Amino acid sequence: MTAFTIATWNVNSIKARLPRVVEWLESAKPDVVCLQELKCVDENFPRLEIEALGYEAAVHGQKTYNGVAILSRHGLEDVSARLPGDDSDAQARYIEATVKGVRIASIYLPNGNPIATEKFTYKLAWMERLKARARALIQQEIPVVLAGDYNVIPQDEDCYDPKAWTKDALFQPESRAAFREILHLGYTEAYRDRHPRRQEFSFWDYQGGAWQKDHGIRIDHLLLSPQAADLLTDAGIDKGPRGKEKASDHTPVLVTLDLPGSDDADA
DNA sequence: ATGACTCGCAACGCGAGA
Repeated sequence: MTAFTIATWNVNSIKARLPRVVEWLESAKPDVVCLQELKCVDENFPRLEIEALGYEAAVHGQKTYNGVAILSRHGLEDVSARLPGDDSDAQARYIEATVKGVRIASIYLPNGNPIATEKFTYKLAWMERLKARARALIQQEIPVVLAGDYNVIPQDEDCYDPKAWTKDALFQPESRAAFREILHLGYTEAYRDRHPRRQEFSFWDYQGGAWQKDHGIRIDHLLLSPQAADLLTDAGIDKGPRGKEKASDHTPVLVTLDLPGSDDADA
């Protein structure tokens, strides 16, 4: 059996964050990393710097906003960008690829604020499309990992102060119900499955000393199909990167799967 | 509280993020 780690990290600009990303890849050495909020077009993605660390990159970028990627130390097969269901949607928020037989998606789910606007409508519509895609993937009966910034606080305990978030799109009952609908298809949210009572966060606002006070929320998740959940041995949040200079406001969340097969990672 | 962040853009403030 082979330990296989998959991480998700909203980097808030790959250009601004490149030194942080490089040092983290060198130390954590994850097998696969799903990135969000690249904030650059494909041509400006720092492909050479990433490849120098032994990673292949599948990139779906956009100028200024959004942008997602999947990095892999073991190749990338059947890369597919864009979430099906709305050809008019030009926002770069979704990419899929297969690594070692695991179908992996990097997801940047819309924020949805303010809630009384079309932004929240777009968020919920996007979640409907994600649910449809999640259903199609689960019907394939293969290991699937849907990793990314969901912009959803699943439960009160995933927030330092629920009262402060009651008017926020990330905390709305509709957002949380849509997230649960995806889980109810048969997906396992890896961190909460492994740590039913632990309170840790994956995002801390830049403002108001939120990081220093641990005023965070948990919105970055990895959802596992039954065949992936069968392989799950660990899940965690690496708070290290959030404490560095020039940090992203998000920190990496990881899972470890025990893949069947050779111990030789590249065999 | 006279405070309170970070990014890209082509800008010399603004929109967006969460």
